[in-house]
Amino acid sequence: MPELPEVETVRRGLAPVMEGARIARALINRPDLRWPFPPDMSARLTGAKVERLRRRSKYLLADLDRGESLLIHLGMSGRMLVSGDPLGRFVHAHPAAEKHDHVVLDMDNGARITFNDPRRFGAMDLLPTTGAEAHPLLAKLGPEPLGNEFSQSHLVEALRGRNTPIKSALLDQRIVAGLGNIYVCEALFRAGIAPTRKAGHIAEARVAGLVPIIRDVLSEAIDAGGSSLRDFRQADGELGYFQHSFDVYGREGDACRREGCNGQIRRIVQAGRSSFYCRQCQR
DNA sequence: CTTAAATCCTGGTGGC
DNA sequence: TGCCACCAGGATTTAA
Repeated sequence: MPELPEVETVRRGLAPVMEGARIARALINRPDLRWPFPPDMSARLTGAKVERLRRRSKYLLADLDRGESLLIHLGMSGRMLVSGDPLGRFVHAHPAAEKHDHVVLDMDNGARITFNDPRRFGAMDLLPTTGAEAHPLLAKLGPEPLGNEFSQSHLVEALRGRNTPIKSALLDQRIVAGLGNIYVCEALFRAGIAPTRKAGHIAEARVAGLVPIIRDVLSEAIDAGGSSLRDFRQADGELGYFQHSFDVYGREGDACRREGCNGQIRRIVQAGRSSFYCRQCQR
């Protein structure tokens, strides 16, 4: 499921074919995803030039030359497929339309971008480019984990006094934006912190240590091209491979990978989500 | 205020 | 072979 690294991978795949190109045709196949599309979305997109494709947390923002930006969220099963790209890097001819192809953007450079999302937890909206950060979906987001605002002091202060498990706190997008279930599990493993530990009861030095670990986990995943668990695919339609290097996620019952540890990975459920961890290594 | 639980959705899986 | 229960989970909404 697309977390920050996967969304960044999609952005990097889409940017070369979208930036500087105009949307020649916008096909909207249904009235909504998770929420209704904005009024006249097709008309507001048609003819617009994409100046820049940005990312904020797990959201993509395509800045148009009309003062509006297209916000895109992949939800948990959303995919962006590119075909017919004039740069010749992606898949060649346009494939036949598939079930759950909800939005199709034909660019004036010949590229076609298809948004496919079986579970429809994704979203699209149009918002003013100026002040985009005030959009309801963006306004309460915490700092970017790979940016300077995500500091050790920020995390320590954000978790102080919190009675919720550290696992849930790191999934809270107001504390840090972009982490999902996979990378929270992986970061806690590397930090040696049990997911059940109350966020406000962890020694400050250990909390501070989470900051560079979170950065490393996300950076490595981006470098690996994002993961491709289940139905997620990279923007170019190829499956990724980062899932092979998870230490704990999805490894219930398997041996802990830490050298010298003979523990096995456990799965517990917190707030309705699976947490994977090693009881020997994480306290 | 904080925290927990319910909600949305479809495809895949396992049990019988 | 089919039917059904269950699970995956990001972000919001509702409840406590």
